[in-house]
Amino acid sequence: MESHRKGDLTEATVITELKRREIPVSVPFGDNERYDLVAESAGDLYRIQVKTGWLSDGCVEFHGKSSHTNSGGNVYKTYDGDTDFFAVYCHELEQLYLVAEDAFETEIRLRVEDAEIEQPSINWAVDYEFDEQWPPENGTNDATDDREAIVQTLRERGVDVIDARDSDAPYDVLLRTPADDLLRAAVRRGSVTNGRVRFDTSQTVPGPDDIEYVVVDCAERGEQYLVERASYEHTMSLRVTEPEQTQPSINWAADYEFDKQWPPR
DNA sequence: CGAAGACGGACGGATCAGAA
DNA sequence: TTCTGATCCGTCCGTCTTCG
Repeated sequence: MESHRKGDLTEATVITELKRREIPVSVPFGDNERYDLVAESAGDLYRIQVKTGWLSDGCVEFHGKSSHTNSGGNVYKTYDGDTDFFAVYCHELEQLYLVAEDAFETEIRLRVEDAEIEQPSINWAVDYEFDEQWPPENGTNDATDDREAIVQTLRERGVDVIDARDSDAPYDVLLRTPADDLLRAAVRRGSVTNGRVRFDTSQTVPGPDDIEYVVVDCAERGEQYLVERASYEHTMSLRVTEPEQTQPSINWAADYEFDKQWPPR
Protein backbone atom coordinates (compact mmCIF):
# COMPACT_ATOMS: atom_id res chain seq x y z
CA MET A 1 0.00 0.00 0.00
CA GLU A 2 1.41 3.41 -0.88
CA SER A 3 2.35 5.71 1.95
CA HIS A 4 -0.50 8.19 1.68
CA ARG A 5 -3.22 5.56 1.72
CA LYS A 6 -1.54 3.86 4.62
CA GLY A 7 -1.37 7.16 6.46
CA ASP A 8 -5.07 7.76 5.82
CA LEU A 9 -5.89 4.28 7.07
CA THR A 10 -3.86 4.90 10.21
CA GLU A 11 -5.58 8.22 10.82
CA ALA A 12 -9.01 6.64 10.41
CA THR A 13 -8.04 3.83 12.75
CA VAL A 14 -6.81 6.25 15.40
CA ILE A 15 -10.03 8.27 15.21
CA THR A 16 -11.99 5.03 15.61
CA GLU A 17 -9.89 4.03 18.62
CA LEU A 18 -10.41 7.44 20.25
CA LYS A 19 -14.15 7.45 19.58
CA ARG A 20 -14.40 3.91 20.93
CA ARG A 21 -12.99 5.28 24.19
CA GLU A 22 -15.57 8.10 24.03
CA ILE A 23 -12.82 10.72 23.68
CA PRO A 24 -14.02 13.87 21.84
CA VAL A 25 -12.04 14.26 18.61
CA SER A 26 -11.87 17.13 16.14
CA VAL A 27 -10.18 17.14 12.74
CA PRO A 28 -8.57 20.43 11.60
CA PHE A 29 -9.98 21.84 8.38
CA GLY A 30 -7.67 21.33 5.42
CA ASP A 31 -4.26 19.71 5.63
CA ASN A 32 -2.14 22.76 6.31
CA GLU A 33 -1.68 22.06 10.00
CA ARG A 34 1.17 20.02 11.34
CA TYR A 35 -1.18 17.97 13.49
CA ASP A 36 -3.88 15.59 12.34
CA LEU A 37 -6.35 15.59 15.23
CA VAL A 38 -7.37 17.51 18.28
CA ALA A 39 -8.51 15.44 21.25
CA GLU A 40 -10.14 16.70 24.40
CA SER A 41 -9.52 15.61 27.95
CA ALA A 42 -11.04 17.30 31.00
CA GLY A 43 -11.61 20.48 29.04
CA ASP A 44 -8.03 20.62 27.74
CA LEU A 45 -7.31 20.29 24.02
CA TYR A 46 -4.33 18.32 22.77
CA ARG A 47 -2.87 18.41 19.25
CA ILE A 48 -2.15 14.93 17.98
CA GLN A 49 -0.02 13.95 15.00
CA VAL A 50 -0.91 10.48 13.74
CA LYS A 51 1.95 8.23 12.70
CA THR A 52 2.17 4.73 11.26
CA GLY A 53 4.47 2.50 13.26
CA TRP A 54 6.13 -0.53 11.71
CA LEU A 55 7.58 -3.58 13.34
CA SER A 56 11.35 -3.82 13.10
CA ASP A 57 13.60 -6.10 15.14
CA GLY A 58 11.01 -6.58 17.85
CA CYS A 59 10.37 -2.85 18.08
CA VAL A 60 7.64 -0.55 16.87
CA GLU A 61 9.51 2.17 15.03
CA PHE A 62 8.32 5.53 13.76
CA HIS A 63 9.77 8.88 12.82
CA GLY A 64 8.81 12.12 14.49
CA LYS A 65 9.97 14.16 11.55
CA SER A 66 8.73 15.06 8.13
CA SER A 67 10.97 15.08 5.09
CA HIS A 68 10.73 16.64 1.69
CA THR A 69 12.93 17.28 -1.26
CA ASN A 70 13.92 20.60 -2.72
CA SER A 71 16.60 21.75 -5.10
CA GLY A 72 19.17 21.35 -2.35
CA GLY A 73 18.20 17.77 -1.59
CA ASN A 74 16.29 16.36 1.32
CA VAL A 75 14.99 18.64 4.00
CA TYR A 76 13.97 17.26 7.37
CA LYS A 77 11.79 19.02 9.86
CA THR A 78 10.77 17.94 13.33
CA TYR A 79 7.42 18.77 14.88
CA ASP A 80 9.16 20.93 17.45
CA GLY A 81 6.24 22.46 19.36
CA ASP A 82 3.81 21.97 16.47
CA THR A 83 2.05 19.06 18.11
CA ASP A 84 1.55 17.79 21.66
CA PHE A 85 1.45 14.04 21.09
CA PHE A 86 2.16 11.41 18.48
CA ALA A 87 -0.53 8.75 18.18
CA VAL A 88 1.30 5.77 16.70
CA TYR A 89 -0.69 2.87 15.32
CA CYS A 90 1.05 -0.38 14.47
CA HIS A 91 -1.03 -2.36 11.98
CA GLU A 92 0.94 -5.57 12.55
CA LEU A 93 0.13 -5.51 16.26
CA GLU A 94 -3.20 -3.67 15.98
CA GLN A 95 -1.98 -1.54 18.87
CA LEU A 96 -2.21 2.21 19.49
CA TYR A 97 0.58 4.06 21.33
CA LEU A 98 0.73 7.63 22.59
CA VAL A 99 4.10 9.39 22.76
CA ALA A 100 4.62 12.97 23.95
CA GLU A 101 6.22 15.23 21.34
CA ASP A 102 9.03 16.15 23.70
CA ALA A 103 9.78 12.53 24.64
CA PHE A 104 12.34 12.18 21.84
CA GLU A 105 14.02 14.11 19.05
CA THR A 106 13.44 12.54 15.65
CA GLU A 107 12.79 8.85 16.15
CA ILE A 108 11.94 6.42 18.88
CA ARG A 109 11.62 2.66 19.02
CA LEU A 110 9.17 1.03 21.36
CA ARG A 111 10.33 -2.45 22.29
CA VAL A 112 7.60 -5.09 22.22
CA GLU A 113 9.82 -8.18 22.41
CA ASP A 114 12.40 -9.01 25.05
CA ALA A 115 15.84 -7.64 24.25
CA GLU A 116 18.84 -9.94 24.32
CA ILE A 117 20.47 -7.53 26.72
CA GLU A 118 18.34 -5.63 29.21
CA GLN A 119 19.23 -1.94 29.22
CA PRO A 120 17.65 0.83 31.26
CA SER A 121 17.38 2.97 28.15
CA ILE A 122 14.90 0.60 26.52
CA ASN A 123 11.57 2.22 25.73
CA TRP A 124 9.09 -0.54 26.52
CA ALA A 125 6.06 -0.36 24.26
CA VAL A 126 3.67 -1.31 27.09
CA ASP A 127 4.59 1.93 28.85
CA TYR A 128 3.45 3.89 25.82
CA GLU A 129 0.20 2.06 25.15
CA PHE A 130 -2.57 4.58 24.68
CA ASP A 131 -4.55 3.51 27.73
CA GLU A 132 -1.40 3.90 29.87
CA GLN A 133 -0.83 7.46 28.64
CA TRP A 134 -4.33 8.85 28.37
CA PRO A 135 -5.61 11.11 29.83
CA PRO A 136 -2.43 13.25 29.92
CA GLU A 137 -1.47 14.23 33.44
CA ASN A 138 -2.25 17.83 34.31
CA GLY A 139 1.07 17.94 36.11
CA THR A 140 -0.17 19.23 39.46
CA ASN A 141 1.50 16.54 41.56
CA ASP A 142 4.53 16.34 39.31
CA ALA A 143 4.97 20.09 39.54
CA THR A 144 4.93 19.90 43.32
CA ASP A 145 7.46 17.07 43.32
CA ASP A 146 9.58 18.97 40.79
CA ARG A 147 9.58 22.10 42.88
CA GLU A 148 10.66 20.24 45.99
CA ALA A 149 13.50 18.58 44.10
CA ILE A 150 14.61 21.85 42.53
CA VAL A 151 14.49 23.66 45.87
CA GLN A 152 16.51 20.84 47.41
CA THR A 153 19.17 21.18 44.71
CA LEU A 154 19.33 24.93 45.26
CA ARG A 155 19.86 24.39 48.97
CA GLU A 156 22.62 21.90 48.21
CA ARG A 157 24.29 24.73 46.31
CA GLY A 158 24.25 26.68 49.53
CA VAL A 159 21.48 29.03 48.46
CA ASP A 160 19.11 30.16 51.20
CA VAL A 161 15.69 29.33 49.75
CA ILE A 162 12.37 30.25 51.34
CA ASP A 163 9.63 28.08 49.90
CA ALA A 164 6.46 30.11 49.29
CA ARG A 165 4.39 27.11 48.28
CA ASP A 166 1.75 27.54 50.95
CA SER A 167 1.34 31.26 50.47
CA ASP A 168 -0.82 33.05 47.91
CA ALA A 169 2.25 34.80 46.54
CA PRO A 170 2.74 34.72 42.75
CA TYR A 171 6.31 33.52 43.20
CA ASP A 172 7.39 29.97 44.11
CA VAL A 173 10.39 30.79 46.25
CA LEU A 174 12.39 33.62 47.70
CA LEU A 175 16.13 33.47 47.15
CA ARG A 176 18.25 35.23 49.77
CA THR A 177 21.40 36.77 48.32
CA PRO A 178 24.65 37.04 50.31
CA ALA A 179 23.79 40.75 50.63
CA ASP A 180 20.58 39.68 52.41
CA ASP A 181 18.30 40.75 49.57
CA LEU A 182 15.23 38.61 48.87
CA LEU A 183 14.59 37.83 45.21
CA ARG A 184 11.22 36.53 44.07
CA ALA A 185 11.56 33.56 41.71
CA ALA A 186 9.55 30.92 39.90
CA VAL A 187 11.00 27.42 39.59
CA ARG A 188 10.40 25.38 36.46
CA ARG A 189 11.55 22.08 35.01
CA GLY A 190 13.44 22.37 31.71
CA SER A 191 13.90 19.81 28.98
CA VAL A 192 16.19 19.64 25.98
CA THR A 193 14.50 19.78 22.58
CA ASN A 194 16.33 20.37 19.31
CA GLY A 195 19.44 21.62 21.00
CA ARG A 196 17.59 23.99 23.30
CA VAL A 197 16.63 23.89 26.93
CA ARG A 198 12.97 24.78 26.98
CA PHE A 199 10.84 25.55 29.98
CA ASP A 200 7.31 26.63 30.72
CA THR A 201 6.94 30.26 29.70
CA SER A 202 3.15 30.21 29.58
CA GLN A 203 0.80 32.35 31.64
CA THR A 204 1.55 30.10 34.64
CA VAL A 205 4.85 31.95 34.95
CA PRO A 206 4.35 35.36 36.60
CA GLY A 207 5.40 38.49 34.79
CA PRO A 208 8.40 40.71 35.55
CA ASP A 209 6.25 42.76 37.92
CA ASP A 210 5.77 39.74 40.18
CA ILE A 211 9.10 37.94 40.02
CA GLU A 212 12.70 38.82 39.35
CA TYR A 213 14.00 35.40 38.24
CA VAL A 214 13.07 31.98 36.90
CA VAL A 215 15.10 29.02 38.12
CA VAL A 216 15.18 26.37 35.38
CA ASP A 217 16.27 22.87 36.38
CA CYS A 218 17.25 20.63 33.48
CA ALA A 219 17.69 17.06 34.71
CA GLU A 220 18.90 15.86 31.28
CA ARG A 221 21.90 18.18 31.49
CA GLY A 222 22.23 18.00 35.26
CA GLU A 223 22.25 21.78 35.32
CA GLN A 224 20.27 24.63 36.82
CA TYR A 225 19.89 27.94 35.05
CA LEU A 226 18.98 31.34 36.41
CA VAL A 227 17.03 33.50 33.98
CA GLU A 228 16.12 37.09 34.70
CA ARG A 229 12.36 37.37 34.12
CA ALA A 230 12.73 40.82 32.57
CA SER A 231 15.10 39.39 29.94
CA TYR A 232 12.26 37.92 27.92
CA GLU A 233 8.70 38.90 27.17
CA HIS A 234 6.76 35.81 26.06
CA THR A 235 9.07 32.89 25.30
CA MET A 236 12.62 31.91 26.08
CA SER A 237 14.89 28.96 25.39
CA LEU A 238 18.54 28.34 26.04
CA ARG A 239 20.81 27.02 23.30
CA VAL A 240 23.02 24.09 24.23
CA THR A 241 24.24 23.13 20.74
CA GLU A 242 25.25 25.13 17.67
CA PRO A 243 22.25 26.05 15.49
CA GLU A 244 22.35 25.71 11.70
CA GLN A 245 22.48 29.46 11.38
CA THR A 246 24.23 31.52 13.98
CA GLN A 247 22.32 34.57 15.14
CA PRO A 248 23.42 37.33 17.48
CA SER A 249 20.22 36.92 19.51
CA ILE A 250 21.02 33.38 20.64
CA ASN A 251 20.71 32.82 24.37
CA TRP A 252 23.49 30.36 25.16
CA ALA A 253 22.61 28.08 28.06
CA ALA A 254 26.17 28.22 29.34
CA ASP A 255 25.74 31.93 30.01
CA TYR A 256 22.73 31.26 32.23
CA GLU A 257 24.22 28.47 34.36
CA PHE A 258 23.25 29.07 37.95
CA ASP A 259 26.79 29.22 39.28
CA LYS A 260 27.65 31.92 36.72
CA GLN A 261 24.57 33.99 37.54
CA TRP A 262 24.58 33.65 41.31
CA PRO A 263 24.70 35.85 43.22
CA PRO A 264 23.12 38.45 40.94
CA ARG A 265 24.92 41.76 40.72
C1' DC B 1 32.77 -5.74 22.45
C1' DG B 2 28.11 -6.28 21.20
C1' DA B 3 23.36 -4.78 21.40
C1' DA B 4 20.15 -1.22 21.21
C1' DG B 5 18.88 3.52 20.64
C1' DA B 6 19.50 7.80 18.13
C1' DC B 7 20.32 10.15 14.11
C1' DG B 8 20.64 11.29 9.31
C1' DG B 9 19.76 10.30 4.77
C1' DA B 10 17.92 8.00 0.44
C1' DC B 11 14.06 6.69 -1.97
C1' DG B 12 9.35 6.21 -3.70
C1' DG B 13 4.60 8.04 -3.88
C1' DA B 14 0.89 11.76 -4.02
C1' DT B 15 -0.91 16.45 -4.63
C1' DC B 16 -0.83 21.15 -5.95
C1' DA B 17 0.60 25.57 -8.08
C1' DG B 18 2.84 27.99 -11.45
C1' DA B 19 5.41 28.38 -15.64
C1' DA B 20 6.34 27.01 -20.32
C1' DT C 1 -1.37 20.10 -21.59
C1' DT C 2 2.95 19.09 -19.75
C1' DC C 3 6.73 19.85 -16.85
C1' DT C 4 8.96 21.27 -12.66
C1' DG C 5 9.44 22.47 -8.00
C1' DA C 6 7.52 22.55 -3.40
C1' DT C 7 5.32 20.21 0.26
C1' DC C 8 3.57 16.47 2.37
C1' DC C 9 4.05 11.36 3.66
C1' DG C 10 6.02 6.19 4.93
C1' DT C 11 9.74 2.83 4.59
C1' DC C 12 14.24 1.30 4.84
C1' DC C 13 19.09 1.44 5.77
C1' DG C 14 23.80 2.87 7.30
C1' DT C 15 26.41 4.99 10.85
C1' DC C 16 27.31 6.87 15.28
C1' DT C 17 26.63 6.90 20.27
C1' DT C 18 25.59 4.91 24.55
C1' DC C 19 25.63 1.48 27.91
C1' DG C 20 26.13 -3.01 30.26
